[in-house]
Amino acid sequence: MVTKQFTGSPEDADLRRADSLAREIFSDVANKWAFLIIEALGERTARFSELRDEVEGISHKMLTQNLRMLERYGLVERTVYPTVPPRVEYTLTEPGHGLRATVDTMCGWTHQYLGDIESARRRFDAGRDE
Amino acid sequence: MVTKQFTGSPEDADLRRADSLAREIFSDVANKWAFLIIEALGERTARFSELRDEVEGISHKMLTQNLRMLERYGLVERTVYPTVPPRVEYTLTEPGHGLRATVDTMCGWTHQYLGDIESARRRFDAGRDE
DNA sequence: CTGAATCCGCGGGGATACTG
DNA sequence: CAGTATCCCCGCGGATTCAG
Repeated sequence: MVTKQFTGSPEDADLRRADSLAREIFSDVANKWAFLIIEALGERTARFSELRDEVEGISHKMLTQNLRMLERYGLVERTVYPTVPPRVEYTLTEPGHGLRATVDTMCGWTHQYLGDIESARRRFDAGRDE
Repeated sequence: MVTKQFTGSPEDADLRRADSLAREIFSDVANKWAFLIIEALGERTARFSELRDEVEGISHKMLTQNLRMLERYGLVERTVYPTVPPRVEYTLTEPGHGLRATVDTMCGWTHQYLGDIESARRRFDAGRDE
C-alpha cells in the first residue's frame, strides 16, 4: 500500500506513523458489512431499522458494531432525535461519500465481470486440469 | 447493491440469480487480505513467498486460502514451473486488474482523508459529548 | 519452495434479554 | 425504536507437520 522501505531517518517517523494508520483504517473498513452499509446509505439518510432491513443478512449486532466503527472514523454521521420512541438517523459524511465512490466502482466491476467470473469459477470447480 | 425489488415474473429469475451471485462475489472478495494481495501483486508477477513477505502480517494459511479464492474467481492466474524446488508465480488477470483499480482508488482515498479520519477518531475516542 | 492437512484456541458473531 | 450487555458456540485463522 504505497509502502516504501524506510530508513532510520527521523523524518521517516511520521511517514511510518501515517502508513500504519492507513493500514489500520484499511483493515477496518475493507470488510463486506461496512461496504454494504455504505452502499445502502448512498445519497439518502436512513434509520437504524431501515438499514437493518436493507442490508440483507446483517445481524443487529454487526450493524451497530459497523456503524460505530464508521462513525468513529467520521464516515457516517449519527443524529439522534430525542423523541419517544427514539429516532436515529445515519448519513454519509464527505469522506464517507468518497469511500462510497469506491464501493460503487466495485459494484460496477462485479456486474461487469459477472460472466467471466462465473465461468472461471465453474472451470475451477470442475478441476482445472481434466 | 443495485438490488431492485423483484416481482414473481419469470424473467426476474435470472436477475435474482445474477444478483445473488454478485453478492456472493462481493462478500468473498471484499475483505482486507484479498485487497492487500491484489495491491501487492499490482503490475508485476510474484511468487508465493514474495507475496508472503510483501503482505505484511498475513499467515501462510490465509495467503493460500485467499489466493485459491482469487484464482477460483479468475482474478489471479497461477503458473507452476515444474522445477525443483517448485516455483509458482501469480499474476493478475484482466478482471483482476479491474478490481485493482478499485483497490487503488481506496488506497488513494485512505491517504486523502487520513487527516480527517484521524481527528474524527480522536474526537470520538475522547467521548463525543463532553 | 509451495501447499495440503491437522490440531486447537480464541474471538467473531448470532440469539436473547434488558435499559432508555 | 435504538442500543448495550450477556451468553455461547461455531469457525476463522495461527502454528505446526507432512508431502511433492
